[in-house]
Amino acid sequence: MTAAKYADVVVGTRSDNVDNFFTYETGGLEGLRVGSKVTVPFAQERGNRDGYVFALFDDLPAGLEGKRMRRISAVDGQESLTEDAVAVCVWMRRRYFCRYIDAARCFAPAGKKRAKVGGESEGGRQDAAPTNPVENGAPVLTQEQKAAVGRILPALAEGKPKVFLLRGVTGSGKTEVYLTAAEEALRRGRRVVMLVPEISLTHQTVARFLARFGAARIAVLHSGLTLRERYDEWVRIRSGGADIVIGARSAVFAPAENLGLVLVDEEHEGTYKSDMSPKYDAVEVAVRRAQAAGAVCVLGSATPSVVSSYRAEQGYYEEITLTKRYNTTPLPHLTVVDMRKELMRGNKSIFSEALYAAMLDAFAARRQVMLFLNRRGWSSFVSCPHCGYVMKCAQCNISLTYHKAEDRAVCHFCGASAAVPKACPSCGAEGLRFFGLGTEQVEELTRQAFPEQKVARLDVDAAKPKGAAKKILADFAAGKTDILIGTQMIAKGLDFAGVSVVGVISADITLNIPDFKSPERTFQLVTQVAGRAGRREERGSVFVQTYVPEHYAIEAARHHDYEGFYRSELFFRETLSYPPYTDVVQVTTFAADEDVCAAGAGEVRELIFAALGPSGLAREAAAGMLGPRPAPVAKIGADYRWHLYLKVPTGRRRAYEAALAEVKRRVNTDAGKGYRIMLDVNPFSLM
DNA sequence: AGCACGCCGACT
DNA sequence: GTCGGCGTGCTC
Repeated sequence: MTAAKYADVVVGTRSDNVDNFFTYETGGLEGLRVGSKVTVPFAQERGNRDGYVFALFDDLPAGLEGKRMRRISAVDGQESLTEDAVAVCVWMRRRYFCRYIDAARCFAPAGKKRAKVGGESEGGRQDAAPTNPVENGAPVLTQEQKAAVGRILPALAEGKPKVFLLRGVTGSGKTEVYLTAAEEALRRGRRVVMLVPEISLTHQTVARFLARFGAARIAVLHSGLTLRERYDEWVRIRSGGADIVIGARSAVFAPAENLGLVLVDEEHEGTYKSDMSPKYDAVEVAVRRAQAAGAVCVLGSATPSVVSSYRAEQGYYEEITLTKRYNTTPLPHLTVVDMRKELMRGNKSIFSEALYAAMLDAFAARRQVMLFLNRRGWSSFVSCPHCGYVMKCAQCNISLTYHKAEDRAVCHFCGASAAVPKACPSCGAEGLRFFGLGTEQVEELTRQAFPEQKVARLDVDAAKPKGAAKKILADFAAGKTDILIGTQMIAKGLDFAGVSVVGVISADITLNIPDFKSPERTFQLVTQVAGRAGRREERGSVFVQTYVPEHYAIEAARHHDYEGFYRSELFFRETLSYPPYTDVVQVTTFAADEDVCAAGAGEVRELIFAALGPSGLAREAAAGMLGPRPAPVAKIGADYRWHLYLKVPTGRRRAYEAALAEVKRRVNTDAGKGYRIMLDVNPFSLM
């Protein structure tokens, strides 16, 4: 019997207008709890609607006495949310400008309910990964690992929420710390959720969890699951059939009851940001969820995001650092090559003398080489040498990348492509030329420079055929290829024993993207790439080629100096009012009519000022506003889109949140306006 | 007075 | 989103 007489229910509707609690009588329904999925009568409708219980209570609050009170029809015990999820939903609604029900649906099972198929979880792929030596069945921890564990375990014992930022250089043994913490959480009867950037690139980590805890109690949520399997796994986790859940960002919503530990591996990764509405950041959600569940959260990375480090510095997170590589292999020797000097010396190839020589040495010693370039395709732009015309995407106004394999110029933003014309559309001169490097071209030039070596390339294009990526990686791991060329796809988490030389063909590509996160991404990428070299007994060497060797992101990466990078970057973020000092809110206005869209974006700007009130906030908002301007992909489907960016100082978050939520509600529920808006807090990119 | 139409606002 | 209520204004 449910003791409480009334329940606040979030009812599943589609309208932005319906986003509040509706109070129902419980009627003493069996098994009703906060989080319960229920069906309720609603408005004048015949059928029932689904909803979730967000609160239970006995005393009717003021304002509801006279109202007609209806009764919950039924409870669905199987699909109820955990109680901590409900608290997170309330927070998500405010943070991401979504409705209660949208947040609740993040936690709800995906896929369809059907008879159980008895699907077993994927078995352990036993890739060799660096592990601690085992003595008497227990792994031997290093001093640093012991110290880290020594701070995390007491927090688990305390049972109060706490966030750790675990900064550990590549190979310092973060995974062993995760494993030990997970063991302790399980020992205390609590469950574990571990987030990884991409399950397909994390086999080694997953394998170690499977090896340590056995497959039976682990749920690995990967993209290969069918909707039905997904549903079955959800139910299994919900009913306590799994103690450990491992998955990509959406696993943060896993229905693990009695959650005691949330691990976020490679917390700096951009993949934690959702690209679908609600556009949540799984790292933020993980922290909130841990807080709601009284759990410990560990954010791990070799190069934590500037935002997370700042939180640690402010005392919100406790920072733990692992500075020593596990097997005492020194960090690779990192050489920054000034490509301006190479050019002056008459070297026009993509290989600096130093990198070329190191590659020859590596092959002589029967070692392998990895080459990075963060741009796929053949060339970065197609241009007319006579008049300077550059082929651009008609929609996005971005220069097109030439892909030799398809012989087309492709927009990497929207995917549209065009044939390269014989004559320049601007001046009519024949012979458009290809400028800038892409991985396709690096591949060809590498084959020419090293005709004796076997060369493979792995990027989104090469990975397209089913199973191709796996084969390319397997061949490289088996030593069937000598040189692996790729985009950042091959920078993450992959560990090849035979690699002694890593070359970054041009670090400038990421650096030159006009986004405030470019230096951070460059530092992370170079550091990560460096970690690919010499992870075993020998010291590897890394060559970073650039035209701006003096840039602080490159300088810091060269010295493996996270602190130095963080300090410099923080200074710029503060000067320019970017995160962590602000949240950047992207406001997208969209409408079927181009003029309505443009006018709407302007109106939204004014509505925001009005909603912020007559205080100084509106003035401050005006100073921190970029746009409105047409979005890079100005039209998606039938809708035109305009962007507007607002920098929200962290201290004024609440006031802005209220104002923006009000503007969103007003605009999106007024059909007469002819346009709608969408809000994205700290979007992945400002494009 | 009777009725069609469209907008407004509530939905517990 | 969806439906009923109700105000407006036209017609008999």
